[in-house]
Amino acid sequence: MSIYDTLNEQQKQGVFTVEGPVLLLAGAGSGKTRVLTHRIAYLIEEIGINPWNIMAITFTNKAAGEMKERVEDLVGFGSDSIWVTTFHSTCVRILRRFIDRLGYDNNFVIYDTDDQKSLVKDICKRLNIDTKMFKERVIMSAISSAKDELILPNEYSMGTGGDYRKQKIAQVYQEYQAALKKNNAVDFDDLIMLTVELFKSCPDVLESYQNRFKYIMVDEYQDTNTAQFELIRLLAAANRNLCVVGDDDQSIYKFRGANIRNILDFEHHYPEATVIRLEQNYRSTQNVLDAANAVIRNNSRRKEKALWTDKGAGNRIHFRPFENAYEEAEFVADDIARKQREGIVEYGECAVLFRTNAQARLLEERFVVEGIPYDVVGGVNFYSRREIKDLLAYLKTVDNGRDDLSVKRIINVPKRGIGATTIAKVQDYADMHEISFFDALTVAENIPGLGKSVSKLTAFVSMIRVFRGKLEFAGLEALIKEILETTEYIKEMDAADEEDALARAENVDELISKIVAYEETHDEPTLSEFLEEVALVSDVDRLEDDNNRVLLMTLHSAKGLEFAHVYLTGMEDGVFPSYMTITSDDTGEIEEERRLAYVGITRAKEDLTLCAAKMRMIRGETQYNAVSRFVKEIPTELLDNKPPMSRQYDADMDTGAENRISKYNPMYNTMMRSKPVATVAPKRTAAENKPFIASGVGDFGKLGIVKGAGTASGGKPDYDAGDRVRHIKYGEGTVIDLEPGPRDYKVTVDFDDVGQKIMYAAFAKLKKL
DNA sequence: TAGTTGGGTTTTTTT
DNA sequence: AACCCAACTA
Repeated sequence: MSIYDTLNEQQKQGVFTVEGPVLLLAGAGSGKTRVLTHRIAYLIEEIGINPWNIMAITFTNKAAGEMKERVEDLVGFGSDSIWVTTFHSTCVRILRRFIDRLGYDNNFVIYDTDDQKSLVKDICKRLNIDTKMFKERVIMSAISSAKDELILPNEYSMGTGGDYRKQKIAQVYQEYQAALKKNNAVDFDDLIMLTVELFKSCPDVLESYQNRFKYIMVDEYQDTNTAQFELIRLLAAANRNLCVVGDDDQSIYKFRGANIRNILDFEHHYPEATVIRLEQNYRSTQNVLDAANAVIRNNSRRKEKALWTDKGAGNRIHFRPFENAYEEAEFVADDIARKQREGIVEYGECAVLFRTNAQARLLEERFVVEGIPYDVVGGVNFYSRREIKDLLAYLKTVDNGRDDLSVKRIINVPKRGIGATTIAKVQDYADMHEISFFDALTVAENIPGLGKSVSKLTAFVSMIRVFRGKLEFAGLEALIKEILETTEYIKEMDAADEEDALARAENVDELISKIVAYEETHDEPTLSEFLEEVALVSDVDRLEDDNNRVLLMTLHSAKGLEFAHVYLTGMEDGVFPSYMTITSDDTGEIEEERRLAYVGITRAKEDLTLCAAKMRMIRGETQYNAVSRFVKEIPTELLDNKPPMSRQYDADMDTGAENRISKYNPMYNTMMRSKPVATVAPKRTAAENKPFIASGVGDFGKLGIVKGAGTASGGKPDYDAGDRVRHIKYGEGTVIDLEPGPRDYKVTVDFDDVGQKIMYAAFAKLKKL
């Protein structure tokens, strides 16, 4: 009995074919991670390859972490020295050693999207480019695409032809790249592009990595862009032991440069490649698979696959249309609560998916009201929050004064009376003398026209110097605490008040915990390394699956995950597929959306529910949308409820786009001004909503346990009517009513800020004041 | 210089 | 609806 016995024939072939290029076409849920991990084990234990010679590349830290863990379980020791990382961290590691060959300092900083934007903005100002006509967004994405395609500024300039806009973008690109270098900074795209550049200009470096990485595996290959393709091609060129795993049907990242041709043309690039198809699905029921297959079949450019399962048909797909998005949210929350109550499924096995992050809000509100534990994945990245970015800017300034952007971000945060004019004068001086902004600050007394501001600037510089000393002699944790104390950052935050000051303070605490955790887990912790780790994490990375909460996330975030019960919400033309893709002339865009639908459907193991709302508020506009074409692509016999075909539901919006109600639509006047009763869904307060108990579910029965809340239910809370309490989200309020329910105490609270809410005591986690 | 207000603007997705 | 930015006021 060996670890390979449990694999099916195709999986075995994938594991045992270790020489030469291999294309593993792995359908959703076909066990590709199992193949990869077993393959690594096989290489080490059966072929005797040194773990040091193996590299496995993924896209997310989470995927890398999981793979590392699973490899560790399979091979006894030696797994530490396998490179299992993401593209971006691989490149950072390489560049940290060799980027000086390209004229950067090895302690470069990594710019995120915000940083890029302010840089582009600066440059536009300098070049007299009107950002009303040339939006930063557009310029940034043009630059990003160029980098994904390995087009350097010079080449870009040459390719502009007579196109005025392109010429302008080329100018900005040129300046932008120069500014990055001057700030000793790189952006996300640079990480890949510069590594390729390094390999091409320094054959000795490339060779050393080729000698090291004799066996290379790439996960989610359908998501690679041209630069990543080239990187892998170079690394694998010497040994050609390259195994790529992917599913062209799950390619959903075209917007960030993913080139689906990379996987479609693999056999063209590597004619000797072995192609293996993993078609047995171990995840979903036949009905779920049939639905997924029925949808994806409508795409033209794809490799035919026939996913099958030996699981039974399972439940039919539920389709639930609603009048508006409120009802949709209510249904999803009620349905999950019901299933949990009846012991059908636990919260942690449910996921609610949607196209855009904005859709989370309504669902979230409803989950709070009903006291269902949930987590929203994604949205604003932890490290993109203002307070975190501020503190990171302090850390970056302490670490590397060459990063002008960070210095400028914090020089007047909290307020020190250093204004725009002063900053401009310092910048002029820095430009003139070709020194960094921070270095200019250190000689502020030489800068003409600053007047009284000089003392403020020198005070700032000495503060940073004190911080540097602190770091050197007392470490990271001491540094961040010193920064917080000296700047009185928290106090300034409170002074600026807002109800989210508390949440921000919590974020700051979380950052401190991360710093402490980092220091504890590393033998030689450095500030630079910490900043680097922090720059490359996403929200999905920190997903923990042991806390039994319903997960709310976008379809993109859900890729690679699976859940027993899945709800796809907002299944409407104009929402999903999105309005942009419907109106685009590029038919490839709708195919990408369809792949996204395929990804969503195939997340479900047992049960899938599709929801649609006839009416929904988007960006402050009420829209009427037809049921998503993707729902209609599913054969009705797989559904328990037909998509409505009646004129009433479909007539005024069958094709969606031209019938949406908007200010730009000729229908706007008649439809909006006359305000048909149903058009404006009033924002309902919790108190107006039916209490959860009355939603027609009947007896809550005997299940006395509130799963996953972590709090025992049934006990009487320590507060009573009339008491003042605090809720983590709603703040302070007065308890109006506390009544025992069949399962748990139901508490009504009148919050000072948000009004009355009814919730279950076990979930509300109210603190008596 | 700092704080406020009003206007204009929102590809959806993220390493 | 929400956010960002520029212009304005104190």
